[in-house]
Amino acid sequence: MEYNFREIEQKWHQRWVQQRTYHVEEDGSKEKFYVLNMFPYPSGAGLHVGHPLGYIASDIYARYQRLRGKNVLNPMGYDAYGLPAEQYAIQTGQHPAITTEQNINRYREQLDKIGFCFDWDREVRTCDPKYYHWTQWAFQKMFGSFYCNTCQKAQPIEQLIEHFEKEGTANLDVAQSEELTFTASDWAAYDDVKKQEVLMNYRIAYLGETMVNWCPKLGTVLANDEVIDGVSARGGFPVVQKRMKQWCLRVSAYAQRLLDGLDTIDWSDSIKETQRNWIGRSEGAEIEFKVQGSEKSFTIFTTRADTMFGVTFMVLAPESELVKELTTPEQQAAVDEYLTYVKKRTERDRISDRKVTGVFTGSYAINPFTGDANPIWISEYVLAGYGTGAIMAVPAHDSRDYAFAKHFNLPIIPLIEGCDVSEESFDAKEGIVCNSQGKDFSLNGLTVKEAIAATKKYVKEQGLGRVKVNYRLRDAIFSRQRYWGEPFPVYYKDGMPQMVPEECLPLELPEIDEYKPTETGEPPLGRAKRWAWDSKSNTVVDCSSIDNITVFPLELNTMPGFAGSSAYYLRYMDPHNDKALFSAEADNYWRQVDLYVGGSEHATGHLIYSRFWNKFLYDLGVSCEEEPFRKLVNQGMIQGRSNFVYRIKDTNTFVSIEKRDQYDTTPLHVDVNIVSADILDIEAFKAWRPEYATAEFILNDDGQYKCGWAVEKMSKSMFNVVNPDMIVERFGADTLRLYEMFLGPVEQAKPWDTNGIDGSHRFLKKFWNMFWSKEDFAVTDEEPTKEELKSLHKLIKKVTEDIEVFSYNTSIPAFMIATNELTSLKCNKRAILEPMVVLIAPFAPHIAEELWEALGHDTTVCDAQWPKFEAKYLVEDTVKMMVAFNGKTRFGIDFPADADNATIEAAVRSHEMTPKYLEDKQIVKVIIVPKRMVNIVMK
RNA sequence: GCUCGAAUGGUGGAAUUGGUAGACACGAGGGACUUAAAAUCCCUUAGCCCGAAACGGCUGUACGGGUUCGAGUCCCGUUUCGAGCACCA
Repeated sequence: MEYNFREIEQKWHQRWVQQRTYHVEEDGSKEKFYVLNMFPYPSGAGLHVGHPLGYIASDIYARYQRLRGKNVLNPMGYDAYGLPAEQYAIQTGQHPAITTEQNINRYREQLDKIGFCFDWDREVRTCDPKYYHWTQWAFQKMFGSFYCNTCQKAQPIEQLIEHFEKEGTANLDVAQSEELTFTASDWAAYDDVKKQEVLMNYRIAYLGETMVNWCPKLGTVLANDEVIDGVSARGGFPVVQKRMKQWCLRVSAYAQRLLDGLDTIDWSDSIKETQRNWIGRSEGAEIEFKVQGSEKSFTIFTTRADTMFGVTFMVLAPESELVKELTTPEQQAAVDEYLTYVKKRTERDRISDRKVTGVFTGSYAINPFTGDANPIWISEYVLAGYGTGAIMAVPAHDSRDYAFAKHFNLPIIPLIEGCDVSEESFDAKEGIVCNSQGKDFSLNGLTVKEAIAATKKYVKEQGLGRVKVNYRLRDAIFSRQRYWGEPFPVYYKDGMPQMVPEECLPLELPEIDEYKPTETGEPPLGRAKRWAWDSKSNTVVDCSSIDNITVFPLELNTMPGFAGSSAYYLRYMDPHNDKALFSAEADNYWRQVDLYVGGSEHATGHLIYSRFWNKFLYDLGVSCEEEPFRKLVNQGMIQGRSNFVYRIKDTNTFVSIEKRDQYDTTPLHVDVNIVSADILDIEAFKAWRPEYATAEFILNDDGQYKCGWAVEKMSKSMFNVVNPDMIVERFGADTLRLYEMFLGPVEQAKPWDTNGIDGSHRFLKKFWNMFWSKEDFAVTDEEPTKEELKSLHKLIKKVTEDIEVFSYNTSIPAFMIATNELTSLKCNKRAILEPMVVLIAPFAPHIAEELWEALGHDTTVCDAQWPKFEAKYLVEDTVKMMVAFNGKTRFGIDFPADADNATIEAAVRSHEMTPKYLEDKQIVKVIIVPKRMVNIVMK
C-alpha cells in the first residue's frame, strides 16, 4: 500500500477529535508537565510557515512527555485584543469582535491541519468577558495593594492606612511615586479626597500624572517597550512626550525581584541579558549639594563617587522642579528661552541630533568634599526621570560631561594618574586615583574601585548622602485611548477613581456606533451611550442619568495589550472557573509553565509584565510559584526566500537570470508559489497579473526560465509568503512538521526554502515502506538480530537525548540513518519497528497512528510507552583506537572493547606499523583517551 | 559607546562538549530502469597532490598568536555580522 498522507491525516484528525485524545484533567497519580506556546494574535493574514515552528517544537515535546507517562497540559488560545481589528473597524464600521472571530476561525482551521495535541477544551480568548473578568479582578487587587520594601512584598492598602493612622510616614519604607512626609495627626486631618490622593502615591495600580509616550497618529499613549527609536513599534508613527493622567502599574517596585528571579529560571543568556539591560540596575550614591548663599540644597545621583574631586559644574534636567528655584533673576530670560526650545523637541529629535545645548541658572553649588562653588547649568542631556534629575558633572571622566564642558568652556580636572583628557574623556573605571586630596579625606593612590567604596563610606559617615540603587525600569503605563481592549472596572466620584464592586465583575465592554475618538478628543468609549455606574443598584446605566448622588461616569480608557496576556497561562489551569482566576487545587497541581516557547521580541514586554503580574499574585497568595515560566525557548524567525524575475527596461520581456547581464533589467518580486526550485511556471506567471498576460521570455539554454532569489522578511509585499496549508496539501502535515524541525536549530533564524522538503517527504515514504511491501502489511514476529537491535537502540538513545535538549534537527537525521540501515538489512520485524513507531510519533503523529493501528493496537499511539535503550546493544565488540607516539605517528588498531592497558601496550608493540626504534625506548605511560586514542609517551 | 552572541563546503547545517571535521538533507554531476517522462535506486561531491591501487600525502572550521600528545571546540588579540541597551550619570 502506498503512503497516502491525505487519507491518513484526515482520518486521525477526526478520530482524535471524536475520542478527545488530547483532553487533559488534573490527575494526582501522574506527574504533570505544562507546555505552553505564546498565544497568537489572530491577524487577518492567517498563518505562514514561520508561525507553526514553535508550535511544532513544543508539540513534539508535549507528545514526548506524554509518552514518558506524564500528564501533559498543552493548551492554546488567542490574544484577541489588538490594533489591526480596531483600525479595520474605524475604516469599515465592522465590529472588531466580528473581525476577530473570523480571524480566529481561520487560524483554528489552519492549526488543525498540522496535527497539534492541543487541549482545545481549555481555549481562552482575552476578549471574552469570562476571561477578562480576571484581568479586571487582578487590576483591582493591584489598586488595593502597596509594595512594602522591608518585607519585599505587596501588601493590602489597609495596612498602609493603619500605619498612617499610627505614625504618619515615619518609619515607612515602601515603593512610592514621590516621597511624602506627614504625621499621624496630619493624616487624621485630611479629608476623604486628600486621603485618596495620598494613597494613590503608593498603590500598585495607580492613577499618575506622568510624562507619557503620546502617539498623535494612533491617538493613544504607548508603553516604553512599544516605542522604538522614537516612533511607535506598530505603524512607525512619531511619538512625543506629554504630561497626562494615566493608569500605571508600579512595576518598578519589583525591579530587584525581577532581576534576582532571572537566576532561578532556565532561559537563554541573551534574553536574560536583555531583561537585565531593561531593568538597568546601577549601584551608586546620592550626595547632597548645598546652594551657595542660600538655605537650599539638592541631591544628585552618581555611580562614580570616586570622582567627587573632579566636579567642575552641576547640571539639572530641564523638567526638574529645581529649575524654578535655582534660576536667578538675571538668568531668568535665558532659562525661559531654553525651556521653550526643549519643549518643542520630540523624543525623536533628541535621538537623531545630539547637539550640546544648555543654559546657566546663575546659581552655584558647594562641593561638600572640597568646598568649591560649581556653576549650576540646565541641559536636556540630563533626564528628569532617572535618579534625581540632577547630576554632578565630571568632564574628565564622562564623555557627555566632557562634550558639555568643551562646548561651554568649563574646566576639566583629570583624576587618574597618567590619563590624557586633551581630546576625550577617560571613562573607564580603572587606574590609580590622583588629584583627590581634601581637607580630611584623600583618595590618592587608591584604585578606582577602592575609591568608590571609600567615598561611599565617607559620605555615609559624614551624613553627606546615602548609598542608593537606581533602576532604569519604569512603571508601566496601563491606559490606552482605544475601544478594543478590556474596560477598566472603575468609575469616578468627585474626580477620584472608585472600584466597581468585585462581585459585579466583569464589567463588559459597551457597544458604540463608531470606533474613533470623540470630537472632543475623548477615547472611543466616550461615544458609549450606556456607560455610567449606578452605585446604588450596582449596574451599568445610561450616561444621561449621571447625577452627583448615585450615578457616576465610568472610565473611558481601556487596558493595553499586555493586560490580557499577563496571566493567561494561569487561566489555562482552570479555564471555566467562574468563582476565581483558577482554583487552588488546579494551581497546586499545574503550578507553573515547565516549557514556554515563543519569540524573543517579547523580551522587554510580555515577558517582563507577566513575571511582574505573577509575582504580584504570588504575594497575594493566589499563585503558588513566584516565576511563571521555568524554561523558556525562543524560536527563531523564519525568513522568506523571495524570487525575482528580470524585466528588460521599458518592455514586457523577461530574461532568465543567466542572461540577465546582457540586458538592462529591473528585478521584480515574483510570487514564490508559482516558482519551483527557482524555475518559473511561465503559464502561471502570465495568469498571475493581467499586465503579464502578454509577457515574452528569453529563456535559458535549457529552455527554462530561472529566477533570482534573496532572503528577506516573510511578507505579503515581497510575495514570498509560504502558506502551511499549501505544504500540507502537497506533502502532508507530517512532512511539514519534520521539515520545519530539520531546517535548523529551533532557536535560530533561518530562511524558508521549500526546495528541500522532498527529502523529508521521501524519508516518510521509506519509513512507511519498512512496514508495507506492495499491498501487504509485511511485519513479522521474527527475532531481531544484534545488528538490527543496535540500529534501534542507537536511535532510541539519540532521539531521547535530543528531545530533552530541544535539538530536533539532529534527531531527524538519526531517523533517516536508522531507516536506511534497517531497510538495507531488509528488517521488517515487529520488535524493531514497533518501538520506532513510538519514537517517531511526536514528530509525525499521523503516520505513527496509522502504523500503530496496522500493528494491531486498539489504543492510540499517544498512550504507548516511550522505549528505553539498553546500553548492552550499543557496546561494540571491538573499539578502533588511534595510536600516537609522542603525538606524532598515528595508526588505528582494533582492540577488544574491554581491553586493559597491558593488553593495549602489548598490541601496540607487536603491531607491524610500530616504529622499530620504539623497542629500544621505554614507554613511560599509556594514556587512553575515551573511545578514540591511545597515546604513547616515551622517554 | 556599553553588554551579549555568532562566524564550518555551492546551500541549510552535523561533530559524542578537547579526540578521524564536513553526519544528514538540499543543490549539482554521472549512472541504472524506461519509447519518454514521473517515481525509484546506485555512485561522485572541501581543496590540492601522488598513484595501478590503497582504509596514501598535504592544506583546510573568519584572521593572527597561545595552551595541549591532540583545538571547530579552551585562552589572548584582530576583523566581520547579528541582537539588546543607549545622553541611565
